[in-house]
Amino acid sequence: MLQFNNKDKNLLILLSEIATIEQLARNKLDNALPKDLNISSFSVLNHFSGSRAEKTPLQLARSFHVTKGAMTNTLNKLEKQGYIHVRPDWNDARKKCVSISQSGIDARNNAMKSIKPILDEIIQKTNHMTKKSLLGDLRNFREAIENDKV
Amino acid sequence: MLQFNNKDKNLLILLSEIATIEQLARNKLDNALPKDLNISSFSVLNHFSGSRAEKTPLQLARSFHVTKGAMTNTLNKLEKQGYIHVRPDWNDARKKCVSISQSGIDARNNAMKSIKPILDEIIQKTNHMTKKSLLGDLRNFREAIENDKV
DNA sequence: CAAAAATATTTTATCATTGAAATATTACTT
DNA sequence: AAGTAATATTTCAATGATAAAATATTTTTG
Repeated sequence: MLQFNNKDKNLLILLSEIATIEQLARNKLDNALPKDLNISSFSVLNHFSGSRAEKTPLQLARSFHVTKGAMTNTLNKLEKQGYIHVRPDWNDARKKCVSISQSGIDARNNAMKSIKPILDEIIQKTNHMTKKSLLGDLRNFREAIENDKV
Repeated sequence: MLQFNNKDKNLLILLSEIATIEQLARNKLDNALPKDLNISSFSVLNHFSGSRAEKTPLQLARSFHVTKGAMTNTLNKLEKQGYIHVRPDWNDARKKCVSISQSGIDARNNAMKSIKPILDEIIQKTNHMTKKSLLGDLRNFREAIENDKV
């Protein structure tokens, strides 16, 4: 058992802490969201709330670090619900262009309203923490993981 | 759009950062682990590496914030593989007692060996970060989420 | 002490994800 | 220009998780 040092063990602990938080947060949000919108769908809609610029399915899959098949699935549902517009890319028939619709914006805002109590509760309970440095650290950490092609 | 403040938005960003890291780390580790051991199974084995004390399935489910059904599933696989011992609780026939076996310990150590390169690479790439404060912050954050019964 | 409530585990149906293969289109190479 | 490689999307089978119901046992209650 001496082939593993404390750094390895601590990193595993850190990763498991992250996994736990992810699971807790996912369950909380999933339960609070309107039932026609799961986290994946909501995340895509929310992604478009900053900039409504069109994105291809592949770009979206990469943004969310999800497989292309998973994104196809999510986008199909969102399109059936009328929450996004999907059109061919006239310059490249392999591609599609995805954008949010007005009812998608409404659905996103409505979803935000339904999860707001949860967000506010977390904010209140973590008031003493410097969430700004936490976010910065997590971003650095994520970049360290995602930039290597092992 | 004025019903949401910056704190809400920043919290969502933070949660999505956590979800991204979780997904990246899970995929990396899953691919590196021996193919008879997924992350869930490995986590359970690893859990017993600190203390070999017996735990009930429910205790394990709660530790990992996973449903009881999911834990039943994981434990069934581990038992078939011979990596854990499962016995009835003689004082309460509803319960079972789970512990790790010697071959479970071996499997865990072997798994650790196979993911060590990934762990070390992450450690090296995040050398500049104070992972100690990150872990502390994440623990606080997790406790804030898990202690409320919304 | 019997009935009801609580607890522990398993089972079942459903769902979202993955990896890999299939399909279609475009870019590169010679 | 033809053939090959690269790119974008979809499909498919397998997997692992969830919520809720089913089963069995123990504890509480009236």
